Amino acid sequence: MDTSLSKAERTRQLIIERSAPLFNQKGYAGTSMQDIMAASGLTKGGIYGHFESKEEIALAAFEHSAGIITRMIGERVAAKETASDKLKAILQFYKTYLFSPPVQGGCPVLNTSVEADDTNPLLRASVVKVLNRLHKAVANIVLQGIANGEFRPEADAHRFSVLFVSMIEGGIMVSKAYGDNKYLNTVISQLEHMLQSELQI
Amino acid sequence: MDTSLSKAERTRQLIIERSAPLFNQKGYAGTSMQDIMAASGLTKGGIYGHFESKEEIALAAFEHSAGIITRMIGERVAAKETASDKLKAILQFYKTYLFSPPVQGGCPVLNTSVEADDTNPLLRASVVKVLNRLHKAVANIVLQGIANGEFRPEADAHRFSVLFVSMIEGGIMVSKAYGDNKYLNTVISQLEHMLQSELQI
DNA sequence: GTTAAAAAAGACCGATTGGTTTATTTTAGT
DNA sequence: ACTAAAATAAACCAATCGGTCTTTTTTAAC
Repeated sequence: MDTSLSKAERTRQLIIERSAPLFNQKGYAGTSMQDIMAASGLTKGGIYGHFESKEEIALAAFEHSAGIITRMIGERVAAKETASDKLKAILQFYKTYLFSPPVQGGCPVLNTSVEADDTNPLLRASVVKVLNRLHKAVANIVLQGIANGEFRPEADAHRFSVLFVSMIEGGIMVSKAYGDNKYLNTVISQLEHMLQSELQI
Repeated sequence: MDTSLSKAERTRQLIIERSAPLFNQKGYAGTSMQDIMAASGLTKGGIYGHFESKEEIALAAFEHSAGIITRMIGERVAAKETASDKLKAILQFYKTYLFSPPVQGGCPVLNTSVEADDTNPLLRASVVKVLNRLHKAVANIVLQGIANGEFRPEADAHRFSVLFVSMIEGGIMVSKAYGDNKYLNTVISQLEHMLQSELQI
C-alpha cells in the first residue's frame, strides 16, 4: 500500500478534495457538514478527527482549489520561453475555464472573495494571499519581458497585472451568470490586444 | 398620515429595504430569518404575512438593490449630453462605489451572481435581467455616439459594453477583497483610456 | 365609537445546524 | 498473532433553521 502518506494524511486530503467543489459551488454558508459527510463518505466523528471546525475545512479546501489553479498556470507559464508566450498561455488557460473548470463551480478566488469579504476574515486573508500570488506572477512576467527587451521599457507591469487579473475575474463572473463563454472570451481577446498594443515593442 | 401606500405595502417595503443590505453582505444562505426579524423589527408572523418564503424576500431585496443602482446610473446618464460624457459619468459613479456603496456590501449583481449561479435559478435569472439592462444601457450610449458622429462608425458597441461591465465588476471584486479602491480605480482609468482610443474619433 | 378586516405577535413545529462524546473498528509496529 | 494507538462510527447535544398557526393588536371604513 501507499506508505508515502499516513492514513490520517490521506483521509484529510480526501475530505479536502471532496469538499472543495462543494464550497466552490454552494459557498461556505451554503455547504453543510451533512454535505461534506455525504461527499467524503465519512461520518462526523471521522471528519472532526482531522479538522477542528467547518471553517478549517473551508480554508483548507480553498487553498487546495487555489493551489490547483496556480499550479496549472505555473506549468503553462514554465513551458513557454518568451514573456509574451507566457502571458498568452495564461489567457489560453482561462479560455477553457468554464467548459472544464479545474474545480467545479468556477473560480474559487472569485467565489470565496465575494462571500468572505464581509463575513469571514480568515477566508478573506487567504484570498488576498492568492490574489497577491497571481498579481506578482503576471507582473514578474511583464518585468522579465521588459528586461528581455521584449516589452517596452516604459510598460507599467503592476498596472497591467491589475488589469489582467481584474478583467479575467470580471469576465468569469459575467460568463458564469449567463452560462455563456463568450463574455469571458471577449475580455480575453481584449487582453491579447492590450498585450500587443501596450506591452510589445 | 401617508395614504399613498397601504400599511401592508409600506411594511413590505420596510422588510425589503432592511433585508437588502443583509443579503448583499452575508449572502442568501448566510442570512437567516432571525437576521431579517432583527433588522426589520418584526416577528416571523409579521414578515410571513407579506412574503411566502425567504427566497421571495431575497428576490425582492436583490431587485430593490439593483434598482437603486440602475436608477442612480440612469440619473447620471440622463444629466449628460454627449455619449462620451454619459459613459464617463458611469465611470465616475463607480469611482466612489466602495467608499459609499448605495447598498452595504458592494455590488449586488456581483454578490448575487456569484452565490446564485450554481444554486438558485430564480436569483440567477434576476441577475441576468439586470446584467442585460446594464449591458444594453452602455451599448445604447455607444450606438447613440456613433449615430451622433461622436464615435467612430466602426466601433463595436456590444463588445465595448461587455468589456465595460466585466471590467468594472472584476475591479470591484479585487478592490473589495483587498479593501483598497486603487484596483477599481486602475480598471476605471483603463476604461477611460479605451473610451478615448477605441471609440472617440 | 363601533366593527369587521387586516396586520402582527408569539408560541410552536419538525428538521437541520455545527459540534462533542463514547464506543467500536482498523491500523501498524512488534 | 498481539497489542497499543489511531481512526472512524454512531449516538447525542443544545441551538438554530425556515416555516406555520393561533391569538392578539392595530388599522381603517362607517
